Parts: sequence; structure tokens; C-alpha cells
Amino acid sequence: MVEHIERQTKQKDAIRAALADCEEFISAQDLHRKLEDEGSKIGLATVYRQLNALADAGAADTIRLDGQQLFRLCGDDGHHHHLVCKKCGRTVEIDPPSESWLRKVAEGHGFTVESHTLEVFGLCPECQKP
Amino acid sequence: MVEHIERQTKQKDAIRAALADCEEFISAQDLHRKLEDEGSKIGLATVYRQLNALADAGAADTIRLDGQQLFRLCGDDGHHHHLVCKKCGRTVEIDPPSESWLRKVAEGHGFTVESHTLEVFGLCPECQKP
DNA sequence: CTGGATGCAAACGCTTTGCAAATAG
DNA sequence: CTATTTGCAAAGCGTTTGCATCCAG
Repeated sequence: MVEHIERQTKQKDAIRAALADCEEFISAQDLHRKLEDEGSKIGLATVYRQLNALADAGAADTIRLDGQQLFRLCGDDGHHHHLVCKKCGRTVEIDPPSESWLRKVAEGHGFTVESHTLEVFGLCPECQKP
Repeated sequence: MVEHIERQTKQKDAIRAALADCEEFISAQDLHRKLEDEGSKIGLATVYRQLNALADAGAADTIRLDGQQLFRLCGDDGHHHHLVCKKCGRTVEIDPPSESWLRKVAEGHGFTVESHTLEVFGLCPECQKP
């Protein structure tokens, strides 16, 4: 099998940089718009491709919200979950649940644990204000 | 404001019944196919509308898996989560995580908790066999 | 009768893909 | 030079919507 050598392109850099700039999860479309606003003329398809590549490579985290896929650069390598504000979309990283609890429950049903997702939705402090 | 009076139709009944028949989560398209197979000629749009209505009314639970929305009739009113087999798709209901833990974490960030989803992916006993 | 419900097909929004042109190594 | 990457536009997918028709109340 032939190895696929990753090529370094300005588009990839721009996308990665723009993603790194984001503190929160961002959709491919929003990232594309952000790049356009910054002057980078990058095709939407390229943004999707690069984002998926990053996610596949484990360099980016993704969550699904409301039918869209949101991406964020993976800072740490560990598992983490999110508290998502239903109103403004702000997300806060939360600590992993007790992994042992998970494993215990899964194995109680004879399942192995490969991955899991946990998302908590609510209102952030700002959006709770009247 | 005028009240919307729910009308009783055979389509609604059929959809609700078919959904009740399902033990696992099912997509709108699959449910539509199932209904067709049973001889009910119901429009796909109606299935979507009814399913969304059930979900809005809180009578059905929905999860998003792989870009699709899956529905299931809410048997119990409590919260529950799933262990999903990556290979065969089998799902097992699991007990809720310590709700208090969730709330504690969320409130630690000033968030309220409105809802949450937890999905655990792995291999079921069958699919672990070589 | 009357207004909610249905069915159809067209519209939608997000994402992916085919393909020719551009370009990194 | 050659294979990867890009950009564009078209296709794909699940879902929603407009509208004429249907039918429960």
C-alpha cells in the first residue's frame, strides 16, 4: 500500500489557524465565512475536507448540534465533554464522568466500551439573566 | 389565541403504533418503510410531521446518530441513555448517570441543566465473538 | 361546512463528490 | 514531473414546506 504523504498548503494552515483561533466549537460554514472575512479565499469544500481530515486524525473534536457538525481543535488528548448553552451556544468543557462507572455499566451488559459522548444542555449564566 | 385541536387520524394511529412496535430507536425513513411494508400508504412527510409532533409533545425521545434523527416512544418518563453496538446497531438502555453529579458540574459553571445526552459506543456480546 | 391533516413534489441546508486545474515536493 | 490538493459546481442526503386536496368533528 502506498503511503499518502500529507502536503503542506496555505489553505490547510489557514484553516487550522482559524480553527485554533476559535475558543468554541464552530461549524464548517462559519469557519469558511470567518476565513473569507479574513481575506482568505478558500473553497467551502476544502474547509469541509480539511475539517474532516483533522477530525479523522483525531486532531479535532466534533459534536453534532442541531443537525450541524461543529468542530474544535483538540487541545488535550484526553476525553472531555461539554456543557452547551441552548441559547447562545457557548460551551464549557467539563470533566469526564467517572470512566469506571461507564465501564462497569457497559460490561454489566457484556458490552465493550470504545467511545462515548456526553452533552449537557442548559442555559449559561449570561442567558439566565432576564 | 386559538387552540389547535388535535385530530384523530388513521395515519397518526398507524405511525404511533408502528413506533410503539419498535423497541429501539428508529429513523423517520425506516419507520416510513416499515409502514409501507405493513401496507399502510402514508406519506413520508406525514411521518416526519407526526414524529416531530410526538417529540415536541414529549411523547417521543429522539437522539441524533450519524446525522440522522432517531425516534423512540417514551415509555417511562425518566431519563435514560444507551449503549450502542458499533457493529450491529443494537442498543441497550442503561441507567442514568448520577444526576447529582451532572447538576453539580453544571452549576459549578453557573449553567442550568435542561437536558443531556449520553451515548456509549462499543461492541455487544454477539459482535465481540470472533 | 371548516379548519386541521395529508400527500406530493419542490425547496432546503448541510455535506460530499467528480473532475479539471493548480501546486507542493 | 507526478500525485496530492484545490475550487467549483453538481449531486446527495435527510428533512421541511407550500399548496391543493381530503376528511374528522
